[in-house]
Amino acid sequence: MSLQHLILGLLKYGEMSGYDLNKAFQASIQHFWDTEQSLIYRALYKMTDLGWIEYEQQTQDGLPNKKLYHLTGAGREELQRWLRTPQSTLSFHEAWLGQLFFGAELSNAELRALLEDRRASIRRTLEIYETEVPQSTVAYADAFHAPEDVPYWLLTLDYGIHRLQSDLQWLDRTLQQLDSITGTEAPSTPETT
Amino acid sequence: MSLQHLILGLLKYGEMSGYDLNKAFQASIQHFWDTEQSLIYRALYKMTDLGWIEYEQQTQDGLPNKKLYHLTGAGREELQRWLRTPQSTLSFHEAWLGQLFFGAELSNAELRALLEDRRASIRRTLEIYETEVPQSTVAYADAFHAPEDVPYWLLTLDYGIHRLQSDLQWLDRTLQQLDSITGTEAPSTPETT
DNA sequence: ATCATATATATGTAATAGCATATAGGTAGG
DNA sequence: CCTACCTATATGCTATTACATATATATGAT
Repeated sequence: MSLQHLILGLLKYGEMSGYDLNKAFQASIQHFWDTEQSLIYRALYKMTDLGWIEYEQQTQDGLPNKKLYHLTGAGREELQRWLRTPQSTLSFHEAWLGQLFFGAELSNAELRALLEDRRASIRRTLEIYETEVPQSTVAYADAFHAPEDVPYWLLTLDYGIHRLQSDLQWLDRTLQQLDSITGTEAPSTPETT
Repeated sequence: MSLQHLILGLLKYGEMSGYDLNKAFQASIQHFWDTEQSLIYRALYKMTDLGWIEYEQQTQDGLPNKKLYHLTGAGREELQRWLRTPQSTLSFHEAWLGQLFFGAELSNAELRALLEDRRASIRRTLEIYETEVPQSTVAYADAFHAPEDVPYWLLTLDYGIHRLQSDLQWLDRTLQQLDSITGTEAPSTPETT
């Protein structure tokens, strides 16, 4: 549903090939919506079917030919419609929480490793969000001649960073409390907040 | 992938029907992994195929017959294996961030509405997480005779609450800064409704 | 009487996602 | 010369998710 709309949004900046779109996702969208090259191409076919986009074949010498996609009127309308449609999905599907849920099956050390691995992974991602992503985002805004959109692009990144920091905070706190949770000494104290 | 493993985890507490499992998801798992009744049944067929679970048909009078599923040795092993396997997916797919990303297309008021609706929605969810969910979680732990797992169940809930609070914080801050982001002086505003 | 809700399982269809792999010429570096 | 990577598109297959709907009996409420 939304991959198609993100593509509509990018095509607003001008005609692009599937290859270009994939690059754009990697540079400035991947931090909140990761996707695959193959999904982008299939989305493009679908969107062409729907009449949201059209393409012109461009022959190149020395390089493979490419299809340059651009928005149709219907595509522009669909983008505007979607931008004003409340999105649902507060749901998250995070498998590591499932592991935590059944944490009684794991030893204290295994649980600690689970949380510490996750913490390390988040720290690596945060490092990238704070250094590389802002750069590639701004570079892409330049390439698109869309300086007025930079604040919004950075805002989604700011959200991502805020969330990662919040996760780190929770992990730090939980790791500190872990021994009392796994009951290194005394169990059975159910709590209701 | 993980829905099946969450079912394995629940069956650890004893034999259950698809109907029971669905109830259990609603009571204590939905806050971090939402699913559908139809998905649970199809997962059960798949898991039976894989040899992770088996069932006994139980005839009831007055009520529909049911299949009581229980873990096999292979199922137990698979659960233990999965619990110790690092889970990837730091990715999130949140459509509202896509709307924010292309926020230059929206008016200040529309953007504000987008963020405020989301804030209201999160507040409602938080309210449920803080009142109903702990109760149904503890009630289910009782029904499963698994008091030692309660701390872990509440831990995943604590994570959910922490995340929602972090989101609220970010939304509050961003709503305050919104005017300076959208540039209230408004230079060129192309509009097509 | 009728209507909603609870118990219980099952299927149909479509959308979305994930992952691998095929093709094929061009360029840059060792 | 060989290897690796860049440009560029495409398909196969599977898994997962979503949403709707069908069936059948029992109980409690209006």
